[in-house]
This record gives sequence, C-alpha cells and structure tokens, in this order.
Amino acid sequence: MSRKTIHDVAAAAGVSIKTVSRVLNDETNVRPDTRARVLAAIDALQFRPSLLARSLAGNRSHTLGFIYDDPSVHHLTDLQRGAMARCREAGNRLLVQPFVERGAELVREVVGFVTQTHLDGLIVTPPLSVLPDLAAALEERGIAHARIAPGDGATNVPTTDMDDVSAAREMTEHLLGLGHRDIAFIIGHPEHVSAHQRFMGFRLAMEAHGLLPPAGRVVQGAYSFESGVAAARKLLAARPRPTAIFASNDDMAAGVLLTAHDLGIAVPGELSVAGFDDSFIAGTLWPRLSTVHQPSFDLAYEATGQLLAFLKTGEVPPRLRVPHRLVVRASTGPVPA
Amino acid sequence: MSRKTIHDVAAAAGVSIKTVSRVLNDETNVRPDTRARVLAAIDALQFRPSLLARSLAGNRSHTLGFIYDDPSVHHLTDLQRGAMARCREAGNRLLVQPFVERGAELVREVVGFVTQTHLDGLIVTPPLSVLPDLAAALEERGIAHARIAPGDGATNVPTTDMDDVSAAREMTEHLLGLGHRDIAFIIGHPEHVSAHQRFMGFRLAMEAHGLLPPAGRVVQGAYSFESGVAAARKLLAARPRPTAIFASNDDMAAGVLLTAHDLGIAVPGELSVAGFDDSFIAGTLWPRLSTVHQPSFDLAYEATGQLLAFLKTGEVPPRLRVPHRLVVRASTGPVPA
DNA sequence: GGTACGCGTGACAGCGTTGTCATTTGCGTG
DNA sequence: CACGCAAATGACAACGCTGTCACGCGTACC
Repeated sequence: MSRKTIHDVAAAAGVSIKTVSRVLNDETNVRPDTRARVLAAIDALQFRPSLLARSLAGNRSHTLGFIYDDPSVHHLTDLQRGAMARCREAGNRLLVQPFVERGAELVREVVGFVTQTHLDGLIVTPPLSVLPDLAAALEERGIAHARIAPGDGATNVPTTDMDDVSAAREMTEHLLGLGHRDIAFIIGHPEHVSAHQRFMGFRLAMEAHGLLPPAGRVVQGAYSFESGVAAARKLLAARPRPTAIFASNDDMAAGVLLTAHDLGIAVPGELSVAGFDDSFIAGTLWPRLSTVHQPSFDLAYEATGQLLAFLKTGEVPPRLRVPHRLVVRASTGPVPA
Repeated sequence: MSRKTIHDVAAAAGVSIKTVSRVLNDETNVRPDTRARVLAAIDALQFRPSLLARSLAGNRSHTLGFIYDDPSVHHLTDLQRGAMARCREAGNRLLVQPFVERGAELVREVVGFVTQTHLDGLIVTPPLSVLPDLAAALEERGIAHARIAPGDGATNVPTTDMDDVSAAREMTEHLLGLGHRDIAFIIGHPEHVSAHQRFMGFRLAMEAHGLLPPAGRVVQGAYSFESGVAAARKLLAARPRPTAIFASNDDMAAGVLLTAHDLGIAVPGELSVAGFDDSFIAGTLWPRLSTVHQPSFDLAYEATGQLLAFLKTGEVPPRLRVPHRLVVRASTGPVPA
C-alpha cells in the first residue's frame, strides 16, 4: 500500500494539487462543487495529508512539546492528560519528553529537541518551569512556551498556577480549627517552588495563631513515598508526638499513614494526617486522606490553551490561577483529649 | 534566530550538502579530515538536523507510536516509561496517543495516525492489543507493530507478554498454602485478556486442590478501585465470609483493603487480601499488599526493542515472555482458626 | 603506459506539502 | 458586445533533508 498523496487526489478530482490543498486547509475561494469533488476523491482514496510535509512546507508543525522531570507519577499523569486533551481538541499533537539533565546540558537538549522537531511551542512543567537559565534560553531564542507553576514573579509567557500558599494555609487552618496546636510539617522536594510555597502557607497560618513550628517538627522530605516514611519515623519517634502531621503531598502523606499504622497509632484518633494534591492515591488510602485538590489536569489543559492562543494571536494572556479546594476526608479529626 | 540548515554547514565547511549528510548519518567514504571539518562547522553553528525533513526525504521517521486506552494509571505509566526509555536509547522518538473508540472507527483513527505522522511502527498496548480487527488492519496495511500481552494464539508480529495464568496460579497456591480454602476472586475488566487468564490461573490452582470456587465467591470487577470497593462490599457482606480475597489487580485490592478497614475486619488477621501488578500503590497500602510483580516497564521496553529490531532486520523475533515474581508482603497471612 | 577499480565527493532529483504569484474563468457593466 | 474586476484555479518554487548516480582522482595491475 503505497502512500496516497495530494497528487493522487488532484488527479482523481481533476484539479490541481493546490486546489486540494485549499480544500484541506479550509481556505476560501473554492467553488462548492469543486470542493465537493475534492472531498469525494479524498474519501474514496482514504487520503490523509502528511503532517511531515505539511510542517516542512508550512511553517508550523501543529505539534507542541511537553517536557517534564517529575517524580510524582500521579501529578505528572494528570498534567499530561490535560495537555493532551487540549491538544486533541485543537487538532494538535503532543510530543512528551522527559529531561533529567540540568544546567547548560539541559538547555542544549531542550533547544535541540525543539528545533529538531520543529515544535510550535513547549509546555514546561515543574520543576523545569522554575529553572531560570532554561527560561532565559527559551525566551532568547524566541521559543514559544507556557510555564506551569513557575513560582512567583512576573513572566512574559503564558503561565498557569495555583495558589499553593493559600491552599497550604487553608489546610493548616483546618487542622488548627480541629484544635491541633502541635502540628508537624513535611517539606517537599526543594527544587519545586511549590515545596517552599506550601511551607510558607503553613507558617503563615501558624503565625496568625501566634504559633511557631516547634523545633524538630519541620522535616525535609522529597515528595516521594519513601521520604514520607522516613520523615514520619522521625516525627513519630518524638515524645510528646505531634498531634497532626501535614505532609505537603499525598505520596508523603501515604508514607505517614503507613508508618502510623505500623506503629499502632490510630488515625485520626491519635494522629491527624493531611496531604496535598488529591491525587488518585488519596482516595485509596485508609483512612481516606484529607488533602487539597490540586487541579493538575486543568493546570495543563489551560496552559496548553494559553499557549495555543499565544501562538495564534501573539498576545500573552494574563497569568491564570486555577482554583484549588480543600478536601476534608477521614484522616483528620479533633485533637486527642 | 533563523534555522540553521545543512546548507549553512556545507558552506561553512566548504563541502557539499551531501557530504554533510554523510557525516550526519555516519556513512562511510568520508575522509577523516573532511569529517572533522564538517563536525567543527556543525558544532560552531549549533546545527541540528530537521527530523521532519529527514523523515520526509528518507523513508523512516525514527518515530514510533504508542497507543493505549488503559484505565489503570500505574500500569500505563510504567509501560510508557519503558517504551520511552528504549526509544531514547535507540535515538528514536515516541508519540503517545490515546484511543477510546472501538471497531471501524478505531481502525480508521489509528491508521490515520500512523500514515499522517509517517510512523515507523506502533506499540500496541492492552486492551487495544487484543482487538482482532485492529490487528488485521495493521497487518493488512503492512504497518509494523509490536503487541503487548495480546493473549494466547500465534502472532506474526513482535509480541511480549507475561504468564498471567501461572502468576495467578502461584498467588492462589500461596493462599492455599496458608490454609485458605474459601477464597474469593475478583475478575478484571472483561475486555482485557489478562482478566480471563488470571481467573483461569485461579481456577486451575483451586481445582488442583479439588476445590471449586463456591457460588457467590467470584465477582466481576473492572480493574478500577471503585469496582474493587463494590466487589468487596458484596463479598464481605456474605456469611460466612471468605477468608481470603484475591483481587486480580492492585487497584481493586486497594478497594478491598479500604472496605475491610471500614468494616473493622483485620487484615490479614481475619482476612487475607492479594493483589496483582505490584504497581506503585501496592507498596503504599497498609498492610503492604501481597501481589504479583508484573514487569510493565520491561514489557514495553522489550516490546519496543523487538519492534526496532524487526524494523531493522525484517525478522519477527520469537514471542518474549517476561518473568513475573510473587511478592509476598503483609496483607496475606494464615487462615484464621 | 594504459586500464580497471575503488574511494571520496558533488549535482540533482525527489519526499508531500504550502506560499507566491500568474492565469483563467465568470459575471456585471457601459 | 467588449471590458474590467473579482473569484477560482493552476504552475512552480520553496521547505531541509536523503537517495541515486555521475565524476574525478589516485592506485594497482598487466
């Protein structure tokens, strides 16, 4: 089965290839009956235009890149789904590519990726979105891109994020509202701005109640399940124990839950546990995890939409803040008497 | 920054574009000093060949498609990672695309996807890999592809799978070995062959011990967490209760675990729970889930390698069976006295 | 010393589209 | 009935690379 080309269609319809091209691209100035003939030929031949040739000849590939280096499976999957969904709707494709390098190496790799594949634009997910040298390189080279959760500070590219500070603050308020005062916090991976922002939100809420996170109650984690286990072991070995642990993502919270169960500590009877993300795992844990719904899918969906819009109009849309939502389930409860 | 082309490099190195092309493709018959000059020019200009133009001119795109329609996030992610890893090693790219349609519609979409993007080949994951009309269409059109876990029966395309029957059998033996006789089973999504194979393995093991799965002890699930919850509710409402539940994937097992906890049933004290897949979630549940390690990453990694090899040599490698492994953790224990 | 051969290199035609510009067609107008 | 103008269509050159084939040159051989 040799590939059908625009020439075959042209011959079959008795028109020039250019006319076929016009029909393909919904251009004006084609008589209705001509259009119909061409469409019939396309249908009869089962013709599909080559996106390669189209990209080469035109100057757009209708393909976006999605670059990541994310340890958290669930969050990443949701982002990818969101970006892909939006691309599909707009008739674009998405080329997903991981990058683990950093510094000049990363910049070279990413720029190479974009130029080699003629990408129209790039969707940059955390933690790559926070790297200043990557951002600088992309802007310098005029590579259109959208950044997801790049942290504070103005950007002149399409940007979407959520309010991590407020969200963490709300969760902390929730715990405080339940009477907890001795609340421990597990910080996320330091390369992610979200880790700092969530910690900031926690501190702000505590301070608003005149509380300082007591020494030894704040532990560094890495957004991974294992780091949650390690942090929980440390925190739960202390006497007195904290009455609540706020892990800054669900994977770490899962580690806390598991550790508490192993130690025979009742949740939420003796210990409240809160997470962050509302990823798939949150609903599967026991007790079901109280967490903050992070709109990963929407974040990427909107970022992709913004990038596409930017590509079309050349105007940078204002930074979009996607709403979050506190999800109180069963892992948090009143402070033990 | 306008795109650097092979012409720029040729001019800079004082050779023809064809010679540059030779260097790019590691062809023979280029004098070492010429090669060096060209490489220097490439480096100086930061030249990256356009993969589009290369694909259009040559007859290979160095791009594989990865098509899926999988409800299970973890399994899918691992597959994707495996395929991507292999592609990277071989200097290929992977275009990931979901397909939710079925029947003629699906075939049209997939074939269109392949032809539009000049894909070299396709990696077909379950449950798409079991669809006979898709397989037929791909073969008829000479679209190279690898199938992952397409079920039994000969295929004349690269195929990788695992031995679901034996694996399920081993897990059942494990439960029987712990003294369980009243073992319930939750079947997976009927569109997946693995669902049938795992059930088969369960039955074979039971029969080998002269046991028949008692009426009401086999429940249909759908590989989803929710279906696991629903199945568990049904099974655990029965009197007497089964002493063990074998859920044919981890997501459903998570649902069983949660339900048992909700009902105050001790695991594994009063009820043993087994899963299948050894996905990320299995290690995060409490008690840690006994399961079968399904080598999702390897499955896709190997399938991709086989497809690449087939593309190069034209020879269909023999079906590859990737080893599985029983992972006994804390959710299974001796039958209650 | 002429011939054959192999290596290194280049000219040029594709690959399957779109962009540019020229050309034809159709139709209203004086 | 010729004319002008807009709408419809086509010819042809890109796009950036690889494949094919031809060519020039040095070397080995009889």
